[in-house]
Amino acid sequence: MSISSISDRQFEIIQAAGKILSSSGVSGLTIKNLAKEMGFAESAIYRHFDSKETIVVAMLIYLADNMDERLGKVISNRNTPKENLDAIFNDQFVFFSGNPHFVVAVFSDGLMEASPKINAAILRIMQAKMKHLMPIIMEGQHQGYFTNAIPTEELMHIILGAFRLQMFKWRIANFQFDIFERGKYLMSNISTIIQPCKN
Amino acid sequence: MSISSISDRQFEIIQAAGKILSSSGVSGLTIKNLAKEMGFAESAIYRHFDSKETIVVAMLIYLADNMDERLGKVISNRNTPKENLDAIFNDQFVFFSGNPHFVVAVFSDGLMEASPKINAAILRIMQAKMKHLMPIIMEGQHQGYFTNAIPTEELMHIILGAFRLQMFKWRIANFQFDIFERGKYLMSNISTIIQPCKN
DNA sequence: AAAAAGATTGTGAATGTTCACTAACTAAAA
DNA sequence: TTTTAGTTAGTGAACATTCACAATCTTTTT
Repeated sequence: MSISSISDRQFEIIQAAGKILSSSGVSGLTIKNLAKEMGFAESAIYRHFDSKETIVVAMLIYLADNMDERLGKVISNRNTPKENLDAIFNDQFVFFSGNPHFVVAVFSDGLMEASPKINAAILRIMQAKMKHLMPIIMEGQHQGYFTNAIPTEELMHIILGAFRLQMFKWRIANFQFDIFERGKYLMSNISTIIQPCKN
Repeated sequence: MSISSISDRQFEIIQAAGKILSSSGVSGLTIKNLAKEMGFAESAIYRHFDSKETIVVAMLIYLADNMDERLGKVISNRNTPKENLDAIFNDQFVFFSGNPHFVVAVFSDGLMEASPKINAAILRIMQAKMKHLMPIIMEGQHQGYFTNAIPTEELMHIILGAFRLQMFKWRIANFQFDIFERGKYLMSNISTIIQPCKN
């Protein structure tokens, strides 16, 4: 379930898999390419993983654990909900900025189709993010920082949708623009729009 | 470029391709499955299309033309921007409700990886939609129906992001809920949130 | 109107390529 | 000496695509 049980070589392999994902997409992620990237013969990969599926799942579990941990650290109840929301997305943009391959992994349905286990792993990542996001938005609504005009889930849907679309645009632009700067700008606009009206 | 040059059989084939896409995803769309769906031998497919790629491209061009036409009809300058925005999304939800396979085609990066031509075709669909959306949002901002607190592009980004995420959720739920009802609800919440504050 | 010629649209078998994965072997480390 | 981590050389299955051929429909010629 967690990362603890992963060897150094296994970690190298899932990183190589990530590198391939970001450069060649899901269809480029083959055992052959993975072995080439590692400087191995293909069969050597199977010394470390039972199947291609377990490689992808290991990668996604690593991401989920990592994200969960980072988001937990970044949120503080000394901050206002607004600051926490900013912190979450700042963290996300910094992370994906340094690990663009995970964008392909998470926001790719090519992977999701591959197997039910992979599907489940991707959904868990989404849920991990929502787990952290939800209470902050709710708190922000209660304290009057965010609008109460629509339900919490809907506010989250709109925020997440804007985030995902931004990631999509970054990906089809081949990661060519600065997602961190663009992300800051997006967040400022989202902040503006979810502000309650002062009547 | 346009649909005019498509034969009846070609139309049947792209419809069969769509059916397969919605039931089995991008990875299920093989010539073998396509031939089975048509009641053909595999080779017969090649009487009507040069390659698998041209089938997908034909399908996307059909969708782009169709969407462009429908959106053009649905928008009227007798309506308020709010009504037009509603009309656009109403139309989209009705259409995708009756043609769920196009959701897979358009919102799938599995397809986008396949070839530059397919990639370009999908981007054209997105641009067609934005072409209709942009002036309405802009008009709404000028007339004070939508908030001026953030730029038009950003408002569009947020609206499109929410729409796309809704489609994604519908797809991973295997089209099991009523996207039309859910879409109406989403639109009412978006309307609420893009309203300008009355100070 | 009948026959010949040609085009259209299908079939079945086969092509070469790529894929994930496996078996048997080998060298070095523990 | 046994375990570990790599190699070479395969496997069968799936894939898009092609080819020689046949039946049917359409057009042209007689």
